[in-house]
Amino acid sequence: MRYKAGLETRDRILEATRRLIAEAGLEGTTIKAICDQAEVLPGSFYNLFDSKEQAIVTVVREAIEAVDPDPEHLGKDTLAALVEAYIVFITEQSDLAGVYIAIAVSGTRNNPELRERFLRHHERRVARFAGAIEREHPRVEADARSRRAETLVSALNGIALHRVLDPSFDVAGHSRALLNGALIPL
Amino acid sequence: MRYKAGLETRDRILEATRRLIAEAGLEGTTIKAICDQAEVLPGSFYNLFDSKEQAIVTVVREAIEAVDPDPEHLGKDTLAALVEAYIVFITEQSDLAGVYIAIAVSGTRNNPELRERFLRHHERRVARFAGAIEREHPRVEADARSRRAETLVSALNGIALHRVLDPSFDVAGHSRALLNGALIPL
DNA sequence: TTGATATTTGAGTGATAACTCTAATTTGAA
DNA sequence: TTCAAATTAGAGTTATCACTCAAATATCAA
Repeated sequence: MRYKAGLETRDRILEATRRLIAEAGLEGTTIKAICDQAEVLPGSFYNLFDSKEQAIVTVVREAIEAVDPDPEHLGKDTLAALVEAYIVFITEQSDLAGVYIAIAVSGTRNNPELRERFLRHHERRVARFAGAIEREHPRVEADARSRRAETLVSALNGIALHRVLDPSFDVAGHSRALLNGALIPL
Repeated sequence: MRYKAGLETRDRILEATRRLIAEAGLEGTTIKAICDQAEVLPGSFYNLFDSKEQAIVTVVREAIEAVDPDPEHLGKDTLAALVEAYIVFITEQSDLAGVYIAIAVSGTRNNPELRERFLRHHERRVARFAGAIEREHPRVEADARSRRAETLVSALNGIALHRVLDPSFDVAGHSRALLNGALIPL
């Protein structure tokens, strides 16, 4: 992969893989489907990737990184900014968001490496949320911060999950609602 | 399927299907895997089911029904009771819960019938939650009730989703936290 | 322009998917 | 006990899966 043509082919393959996982799930992501979508023959695919797995892992890594953007800002986020970043991710990078959810559910079951990667990511993510809570509410105990962060991150993922089923689902509204206490006892 | 033997075989097949979808996802749920698990040969499987699809849909229907138990109690639930019922479902019927989440994400993408079924179920479920809110807080507007119910149901699904990844996840605690306002601005 | 190497072509491999079929066996109502 | 029908056995079919390979072609540094 030292010529321009190879890089372009690689990009087309990854784009196709992204789209396919998001739209058809891991089940529907076959070599044939990827190659058709990318307008590439199997030989070219295997010239650039060792296996289907490798292409999938590459895309999954992208997705995981995209969920937590702006890493140099770590340690300075507000909770609201983290939720807004998540809303942007879900609504504006919907292919990667689809990959993220597909992997969270089905991808980690038969693939220990993917599972580990995802769980590590989740922990980092919860810690980042907990950090924001700490900065905004320093008097809350560390335990409570973590638990609250964990509840929030899981709940946000639930909202993303529902968008997979119903693309018209108001991700932004429901996400902000969570943050703004829409679930407080009335 | 008029002899006892046939009924027992059918049960074993459905149990195997349930376990497989929950543990290995739809991808891992092959005829061979089902037959091995159920100790049945393909000929027997196809004597009792028209297709693999049929066995899966049967199990999915079970799962969807199990999420909303006690239907004759509809119209009398409290929000807390609905959340507790959901906690019981996730923690005590974990195979069906696994089926539920697997289908919510991957099952509905290539199967319009399953998708419709799931979305109808989701609507009923949101309406049931909204009904409970109405009874407990009659002065909240209908719109707000629905939105709140929708946020809550999605958030609860997010918690269930995370349990698929991490079986030690405290589903009960986080679910109750949602209900009790753990996410209110501090 | 040359030529070593990257890339593409596309038929082909073995494994496994869902599913079928016929013959053998088991069941239980009469 | 009999026997028609239900069930099981298990090899076989067709399609598709991930992946390979040798030959043809395109690329770009020198």
